[in-house]
Amino acid sequence: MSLPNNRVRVVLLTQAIGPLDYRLPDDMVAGPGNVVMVPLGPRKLPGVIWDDDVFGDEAIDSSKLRAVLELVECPPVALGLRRLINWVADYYLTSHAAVLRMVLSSSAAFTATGTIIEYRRTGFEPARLTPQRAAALDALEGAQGLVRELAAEAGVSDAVIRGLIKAGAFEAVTISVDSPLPEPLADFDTPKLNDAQQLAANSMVEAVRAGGFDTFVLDGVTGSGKTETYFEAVAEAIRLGKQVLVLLPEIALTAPFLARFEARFGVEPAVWHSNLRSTQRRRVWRAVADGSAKVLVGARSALFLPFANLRLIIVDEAHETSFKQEDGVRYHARDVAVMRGHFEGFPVVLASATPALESRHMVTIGRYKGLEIPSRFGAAKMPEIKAIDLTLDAPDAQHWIAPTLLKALEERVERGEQSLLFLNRRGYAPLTLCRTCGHRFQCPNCTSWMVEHRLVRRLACHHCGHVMPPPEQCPECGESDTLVACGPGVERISDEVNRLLPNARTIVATSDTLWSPEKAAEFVSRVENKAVDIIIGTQLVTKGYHFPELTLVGVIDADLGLEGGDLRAAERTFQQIAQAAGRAGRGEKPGEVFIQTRNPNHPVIAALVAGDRDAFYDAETEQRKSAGAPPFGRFAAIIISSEDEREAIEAARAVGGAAPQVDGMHVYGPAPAPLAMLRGRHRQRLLVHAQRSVEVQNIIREWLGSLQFPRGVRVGIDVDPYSFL
DNA sequence: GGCTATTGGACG
DNA sequence: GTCCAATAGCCA
Repeated sequence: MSLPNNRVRVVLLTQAIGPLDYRLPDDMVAGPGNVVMVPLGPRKLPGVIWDDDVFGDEAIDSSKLRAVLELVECPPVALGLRRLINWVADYYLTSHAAVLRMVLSSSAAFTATGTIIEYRRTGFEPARLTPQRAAALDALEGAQGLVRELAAEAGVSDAVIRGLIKAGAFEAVTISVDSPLPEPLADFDTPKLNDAQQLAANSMVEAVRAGGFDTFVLDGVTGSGKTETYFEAVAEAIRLGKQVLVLLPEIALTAPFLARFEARFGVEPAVWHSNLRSTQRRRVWRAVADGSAKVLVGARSALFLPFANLRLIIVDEAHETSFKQEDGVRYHARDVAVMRGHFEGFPVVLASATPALESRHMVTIGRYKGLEIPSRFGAAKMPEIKAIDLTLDAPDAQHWIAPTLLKALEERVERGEQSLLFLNRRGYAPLTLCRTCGHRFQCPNCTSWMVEHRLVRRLACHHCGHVMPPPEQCPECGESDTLVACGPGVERISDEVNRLLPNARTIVATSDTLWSPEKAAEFVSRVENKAVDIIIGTQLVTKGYHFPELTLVGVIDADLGLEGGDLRAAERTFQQIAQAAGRAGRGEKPGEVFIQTRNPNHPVIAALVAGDRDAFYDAETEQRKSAGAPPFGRFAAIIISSEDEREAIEAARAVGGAAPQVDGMHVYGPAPAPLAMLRGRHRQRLLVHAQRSVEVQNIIREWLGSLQFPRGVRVGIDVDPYSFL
C-alpha cells in the first residue's frame, strides 16, 4: 500500500499519539526519514516522516489533512535505522515515538548549527556576597556551562548565577556547536599481539573490511588483552573512514577506557552518556550524524544515535546485566546492537571474559562466531582460587572477614601489594532495626529496606532514591539509641579493615563514590600511584580496571547472589566472582583469590575453585534446557501498577482473566511483583512463559489491546526480563 | 438553574 | 500529551 505522493505519514515524537497523515506542501521536498514540524490542534509538534507500509492504512479523507509546517534542518533518519526502530517497537511492545526520542535525543536535532554562550568564573569577587553567591562561587571553581547547568551544579537558583554574571564574577564564552572533534589515528601506536590475539583480530578486521552483518563473541579470560585485540578492528574501520560505536556497561568504566584508547589512537574518542552537558551533547550528536565523529564510546543510549556510516559495534563486557534497560523502553542493548548490525549490514563484536549463556549458545548453534583468547597476556598468570568455609573458619561476631583472609590482607599490606575486597552491597548496612521493638526501617514508597549510608549520614532507598536522616529515636517505640545495623555493606567492611589493619590505606569504590567519570579517573590514579592498599568495592570495580600491583581478591559473601533464586542467579554469581577474581595478578606478581561462603560445595563455587568454566556452563545450559528457560524458551513480564493497591490488584486480575489459551504458553499470576511497591506505586505482575515458536509479542499485543484500564493504572511489558524485580 | 469537577475522544 | 465538550455531581 502506498500513499498518494503529496500525502505523508508522520510519527510524532509525542507518545500515546499514533502515526498521523499530513499533506506535503507543493514546495516541500521530503520523504521517509525527514524530520518535520507538524500542526496538531493548536500545537506545533516534531515528528518524522515514516515509511507508508509500516502501519495499516486507516483512510482519512484528504480534505481533512493539514499541511506539514516545516522541514527541520537535520540529517534524516536513514532506512536501516528506521527498520531498527520498527523492530524495537515491535519486539519490545513499545511505541515508535518512544524509540524515536532516543534517536533524536539532543536539541541539536532541532536547532540549526550555530554558537552557544557558556559562562565561567573570572576570579573577580563581587562586593555583595550573599550565602548563595558564596556557595555558587565555591562550587563552580573551574566549571563552565549554561546558566541552568551551573545553577544545578551549585544547587542555587538561576537568578543567583545571572546576578553573578552581571556583577562580573562570571564571563561569557562563545562555543561553536560544530567545533570539530579530534580524529583518531589508526596506526598511532600499534601493539605487538600474541598469536591468539592476532588470530582473533584478523577475523574481526577482515569482517570490518568486507562489511556485511556478522556477530562475533570475543571470549577471552580476564587480563588476556581483549581490548587491544578489538582495537585492531576499530583501527580498520578508521582506515576505511567509517564509524565505530563502543558500548560500555557503566560510565564509571569510561575513564580507564579513554586512557587506553588515547594510548593506542593518539586522541580520546567522543563520549556519549546521560549526564553530558547539553553543549557537549549537541556537538557529539551532530558529529555522529555527519560522520565526523569516527569513534564514539557510550552507554546504552548511544545505540540509537543516527550514525552517518557505522561499520562496527563493539559491546564490551557484553554479559553485563546493566545493558538491559529497565525503565522507559525496556530493551537489551546487546540484542539491539546485533539487530542494528543486521539492518545496517556491519559486524558486531560481543566482548567478555564470561559471556552470557545466551551468547555462548548462539556460538554453539553456529549463529555467532566464537573467537577465543585462552591465556593471559605477557607474564600474568591466572590467579589461584580458594574457598573459605565460613562455618569452619568463622569471623568474630559482628565481623565479616575470616581469619585466613585477614592474614592474607595483612601480608599484602606488609609487602606493599594491593588487595580488593568485593561485596556487592552499597552503604554501611542493608537493614536497620530497633533493638527494643524490632521496628525495621522501610522505604515509604517501596517494599525495600532503607540502607544506612554512614559516610553521608543518611538512610537511602536503593530503588527509588528516597533519603532521610538517620533518626535519633525509634519512630515506633520512641526509645533512643536502640537502632542497630544488620549485616555488612562495603562501608562497614571498610570500618572493619580500618579497625583491624590500622596501617592499611583503604578506599571504598561504589556508584556512590565513583558517580562521575572524573571521580572514577581520580580513583584510578590513586590506586595506580599506590596511595591505596585495600579497595573495598561493589561489582563496579570488578570490570575494566587493570591494576598490576593488585595480588589479592577477597569475596566477602559469595552466597549473596545465590539467594532469591531467579533464573540467572547462578550465572550472575559465577560471572561476578570470576570478574572480581580476574582483577588479581594482572601484572608480574601472581594473584590469589579467597571466596568466603557457607556452601563450598555449591556447583558455582566448586566450578570457580576448580577453574572449570565449561563444566559450569554445560551444567547450567542443561538446567535451562530442561526448564525451558532462555535461550530455550522465552519470558515476558506484564507489570500492572497503580497508586491504589486495590485498583492494581483488580486490573491485574482482569488481565489474568483475559489471558488467551495458547499451546506452548503458560501465564503465571497475577501476584505482587517482586518489588510490590516502587516509587509510590503498587505493582502486580504476570509472568508469561512460552516456547520459542510462540509469537509472544503478537499474543500480548492482542490480549492487552482488548482491555480497558481505569486511569491511574499503568501497564508495562518487559520482554526478556532480566532482574525479575 | 447554574456552577464546577470528571472523563472520554479527537487531534491528521 | 493537551484541549474541549459532554456529562455528572453539587448547591441553592
